[in-house]
Amino acid sequence: MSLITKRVYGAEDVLPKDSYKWQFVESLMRSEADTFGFKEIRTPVFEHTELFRRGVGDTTDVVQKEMYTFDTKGGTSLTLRPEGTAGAARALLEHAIYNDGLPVKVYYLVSCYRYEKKQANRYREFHQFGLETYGTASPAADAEMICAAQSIFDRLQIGDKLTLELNSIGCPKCRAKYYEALKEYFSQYTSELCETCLSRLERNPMRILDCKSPVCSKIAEGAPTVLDYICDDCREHFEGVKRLLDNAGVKYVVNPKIVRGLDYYTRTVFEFVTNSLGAQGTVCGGGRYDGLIEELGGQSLPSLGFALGIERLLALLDAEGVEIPKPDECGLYIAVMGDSAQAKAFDLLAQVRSCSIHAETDIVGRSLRAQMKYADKIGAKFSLVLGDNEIAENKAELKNMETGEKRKINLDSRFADEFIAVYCDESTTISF
RNA sequence: GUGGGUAUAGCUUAGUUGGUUAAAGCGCCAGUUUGUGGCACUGGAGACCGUCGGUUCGAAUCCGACUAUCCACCCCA
Repeated sequence: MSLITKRVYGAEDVLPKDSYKWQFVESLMRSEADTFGFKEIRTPVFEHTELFRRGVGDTTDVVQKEMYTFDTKGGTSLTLRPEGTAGAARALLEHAIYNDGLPVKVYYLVSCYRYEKKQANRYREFHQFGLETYGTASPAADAEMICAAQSIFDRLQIGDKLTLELNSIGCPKCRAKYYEALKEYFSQYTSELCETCLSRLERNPMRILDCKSPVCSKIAEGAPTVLDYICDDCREHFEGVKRLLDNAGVKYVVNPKIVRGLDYYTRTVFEFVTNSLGAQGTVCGGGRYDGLIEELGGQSLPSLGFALGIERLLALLDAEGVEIPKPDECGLYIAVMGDSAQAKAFDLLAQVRSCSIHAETDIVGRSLRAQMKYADKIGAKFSLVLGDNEIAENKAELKNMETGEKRKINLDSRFADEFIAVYCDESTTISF
């Protein structure tokens, strides 16, 4: 296949037959964010490269090898956003949104870009929905964040198909102590650990906990747990989050091995995971990042958020057999014979469409029979044949395509009213 | 970046030990006499058999390389 008819590696098209699924989950997530008091923020796809280096973290894989970075003609280094938080945080600082009153609660729905090998449910261009809360250190904010995510999954009927895994990785102070303990522990096994884990030993020993190699994970089983090392403040915070989730009836499992790959996380981290999506089981991930705003040059502003992968969410809905309601099919198809009929059809359609009903006529120039076949194919609920006779009489036969029943209908200004009366009476619409 | 699988029409596939114009189903388009869809029937469009090279009288079929794609490692949503 030639280059110009081939999409770029790792990018996906959303085809007309599927776009309603995206629209459905997008609008559901927006409305859920609204009910929790989050307002949308839209930021550019690209940012100064330095923002991500500082925000996401220089040592992360995302920054080190997955960014789409390029120079402008003026020589500025820009990067396509690999995630949504950094841009939102930048806008918060640039516009001093925190002066509008705390907390600041925003949501975003964006495309993100990471230069990775493509895999099932992992793409180079992917879409994230995320929530962010800035300016509160209270466990209540953590609980609200998690409840919002849970609520979205519940509304999509997959709330019980995902496992919420929860952990606290502490603040920088207690984490330093934990790192020391981990290094000490894993140093005993340097001859057995895999190559990548050996390199992780110095840089980020927590990652070893996450290694899928049987040898490493066996060794990791005996490793010290974060929760034994976090300080009293962090422990109290974590207990507070759990208490609130218990009260709210949100189920979770504490998994001390959850390690998030972005440097900005502190204290609470969580993931909603499934095992029905192959290797990429994390549908939603997030946590607290109390140091992020300060890292970007602002005042200290404790914050938190999560991001939800839309491709993965849709894949999960599909895997779990959740049916997304299809958009309304054609309500009325007008078959036409001749030029004056076509002109008349345009008038009638305008009346019906002004009532937000999907209505169509022939724009191909097909025979009557072919027009009827087409009406059937697109699932038209009613059809109408318009020819010289109908125009002369100013009346036509409205046909119910399901039952085949016909009834006379006026073609004057009463048309839309009469049609809608019949339409509402005879057609059934399914609601989710 | 490292492995493994796969590559025939828009989709799903058939193609016998290498042998003439590469099949089928679905889908698409048109038609089955004069103004009415679903069913059925008829016809049509649509494939340089992923690409390049090699073996051979002859390659969709055998060999090699490349490319694409899928899955996994890694990473993460």
